[in-house]
Amino acid sequence: MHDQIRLAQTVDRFVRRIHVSLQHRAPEVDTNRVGPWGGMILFTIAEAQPVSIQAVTQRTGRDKSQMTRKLKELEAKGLVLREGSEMDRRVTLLSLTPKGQALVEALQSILGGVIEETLEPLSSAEQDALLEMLERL
Amino acid sequence: MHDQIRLAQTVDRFVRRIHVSLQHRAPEVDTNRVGPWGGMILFTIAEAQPVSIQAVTQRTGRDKSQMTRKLKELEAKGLVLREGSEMDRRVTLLSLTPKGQALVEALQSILGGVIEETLEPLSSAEQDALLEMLERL
DNA sequence: TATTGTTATACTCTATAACTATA
DNA sequence: TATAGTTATAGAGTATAACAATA
Repeated sequence: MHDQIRLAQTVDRFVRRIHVSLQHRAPEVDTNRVGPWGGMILFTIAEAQPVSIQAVTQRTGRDKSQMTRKLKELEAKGLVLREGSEMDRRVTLLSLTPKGQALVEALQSILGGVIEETLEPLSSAEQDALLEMLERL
Repeated sequence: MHDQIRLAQTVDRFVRRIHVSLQHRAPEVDTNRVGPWGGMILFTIAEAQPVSIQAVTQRTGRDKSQMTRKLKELEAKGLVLREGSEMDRRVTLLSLTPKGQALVEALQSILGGVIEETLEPLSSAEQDALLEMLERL
């Protein structure tokens, strides 16, 4: 079996484990039921708000049509604010409401804990190396 | 932003990129349209055939009810064979048909290529280290 | 009583293409 | 002509619980 295939399988399993762990813990906090993918969007907005829909779409690597729908949901739940850009009137800028900000922090704390546990078999230096490598990809 | 969150985002993006690349190249080979998840099941069977449904479910980290449906599809397409175990009559053993085997090899070659490209920014030693770390998790 | 596998159902996420509006 | 965003629709993947057969 090629190394590349093993890598694909281990990464898939890794993601899966995190996903399942989150599913068990996130509900306590995620009362709005944004889901893991909704969480990812909120994180991405939090990083660089105000940010255009286009930028969030690119950073998360998803499709813009999905973004529209999910954002509509996040907006309806009072987590995200849209406002038109004055520079380019095609652009919509996104930012978090205080409620959205609080949710991001709560979700990050849970996700952080899950990742920390999952990475436990690695030394701290290895964890740093892993992150550095992934960021280079 | 915590390192853990950055890790989650980079891993998510990494998986996403591979997924998208595959989607563009796999159709040439995946005439049965098993999809990435169907491919993962086939790979897992290929590794250890004949293998019980339960074992494949565990190794892929998915749910058994999903397995049932996907296996039914793979069987209908003539890629997978089921046969009852003689040791334990609750157990169903899975193996690949020649057609399934050929598909696995074709898909692996494509996936291998995609992963290789994606990992290009890393040195060969780093790639080995990455795989080794992931396997330890 | 526990385990293997199946069925049913509802839900989330994804892909594609056609569309509007601004630039 | 190109880009930002929306809409519509179909399909793939997932979670949950209830169930039958075997151990």
